Amino acid sequence: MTRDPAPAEPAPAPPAGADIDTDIDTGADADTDALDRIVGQWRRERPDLDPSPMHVIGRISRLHWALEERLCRVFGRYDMGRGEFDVLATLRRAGAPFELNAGELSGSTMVTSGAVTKRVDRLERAGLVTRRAAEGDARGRLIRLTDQGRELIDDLVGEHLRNESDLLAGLSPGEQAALTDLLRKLGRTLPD
Amino acid sequence: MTRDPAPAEPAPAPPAGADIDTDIDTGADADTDALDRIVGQWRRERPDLDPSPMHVIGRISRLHWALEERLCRVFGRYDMGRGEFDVLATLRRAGAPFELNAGELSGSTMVTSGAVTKRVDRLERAGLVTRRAAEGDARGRLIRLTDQGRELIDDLVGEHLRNESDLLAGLSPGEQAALTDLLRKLGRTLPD
DNA sequence: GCAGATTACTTTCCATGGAAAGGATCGTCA
DNA sequence: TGACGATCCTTTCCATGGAAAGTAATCTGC
Repeated sequence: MTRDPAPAEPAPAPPAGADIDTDIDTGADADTDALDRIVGQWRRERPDLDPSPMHVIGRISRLHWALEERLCRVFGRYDMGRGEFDVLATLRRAGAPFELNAGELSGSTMVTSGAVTKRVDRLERAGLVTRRAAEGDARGRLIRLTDQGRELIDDLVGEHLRNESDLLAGLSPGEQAALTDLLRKLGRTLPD
Repeated sequence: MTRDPAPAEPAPAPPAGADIDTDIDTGADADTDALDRIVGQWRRERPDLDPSPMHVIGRISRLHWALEERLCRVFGRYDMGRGEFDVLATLRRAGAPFELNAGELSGSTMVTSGAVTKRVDRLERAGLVTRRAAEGDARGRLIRLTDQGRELIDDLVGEHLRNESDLLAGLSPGEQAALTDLLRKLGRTLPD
C-alpha cells in the first residue's frame, strides 16, 4: 500500500468565509476547503480561542506539501531527490564556474552542513559534481558542477519552471503578484 | 555545531520588484529578500527562462520552514514533536469522545498509515492516548485521547494559537484575509 | 612560534516518515 | 460454508536530515 485513501474529515463543520472583519475581494471565491473545515471544528470545540491564524499558516503548510509532491515528480524523472536538485540548482544559478564551498551551499539550501556533505556525496557518486580542496585554505571544500551536471540541471530547470508555471496557472498574473507581495511581507515581518 | 551561519547568497542580483505586469499594491513594500535574489540569479544565468513562478512557490516553501521552526519551539516545551501534536489536535478538534480510527487520523494528518502507527505508539507510551479494537470490526483500531492527553492538548493549543497569531502580526487583518483567499484559491486550482 | 580558540567540513548516531510486505479480519459469491 | 479478494493496521526496511562529536587546518595573542 502506498497511502491510505483518506475517508475525509469526520465532522461536518460550517463553511466559514473570511474570518477577519476587513474582507478584501481578491477574486478568489469563498469555496470551502480542508482548512475551513479544520477552523470550523476548532470554533465549535474551543469557542474561547480564535483559530483564524490557521487560515494562513495551515494553508501555507498544506500548499507546501502539495506543491512539493508535484515538484518531486519532475525530479524523480531525472532520478533525483529534492536535496540533490537544490544543490545542483544553487551551483548553476551562482554562475560560472559553477563552484561554491560547502558553507555557501549550506546557507543557500537551508540545511545543515552535515546534510550538504551527504547530498554532495550522492551527487559526486553520480558524476554530477566534483569536490576539491580550496587553495589557500585546506579546510574548505569547493564543490563544482561537472559538464554532465551542468547539462542535467539546465534541462531539469526548464522542466521544473514549466511545472511550477502550470501549478500556478489557476491564479492570474495579478493574483500571483499580489500573493508574492503578501508572502514577501510576511517573511520580512516574522518575529526573530 | 548546530547550523552554519549562512554567509548569504554569493551573487549580488538586482532588486526585482513585482515580476508580473499587473502590479497590485497590497501594502507590502518592495524590499528585496532571498527569493528576489534567487530569481535575479536565474534571470542573469538563464535569460531564456521565466523564473517568476519561484516568487510564489519558493516563498511558500521558505515560509513553511520558517514557520515550522517557530511552531515546533512551542511543541518542544511540551516534549512533543510536530507529528504527535498533529495527532492530538486532530483528536481534540473532532470533539467528544475524542476518538478516531487510524485511517481517519492518516487522512486528516496527511501521513501514511505507517506513520500514524508510530505516532500513536509514542503517544500511547506517554499516556496521552489509548488504543482499542473497534467493536464490530476487529481490524479497526480506535485511538482516543486520555484525560491527560485532553488537558495537554487544550493547554498546548492555546499557546500554539497565540504563537501563530504573533507570527502573523506583521500583516494587517485585511492582508491576512487577502492572503487566505489567495492561498485558498491556489489550493483549489492546483492541477491533479 | 606555539597553545588554545575558532572555523570548515565530515562522521556518527538518532528520529522521523515513506514504501511495501505482512497479518488479521471482513465481505462476497459460488 | 469456505475460498478469495479487499480492507485496516502493523512491521520492516530504507532514505533523509538534524545534533553533536570528531578531525584537520587556520587564526590569535602572547
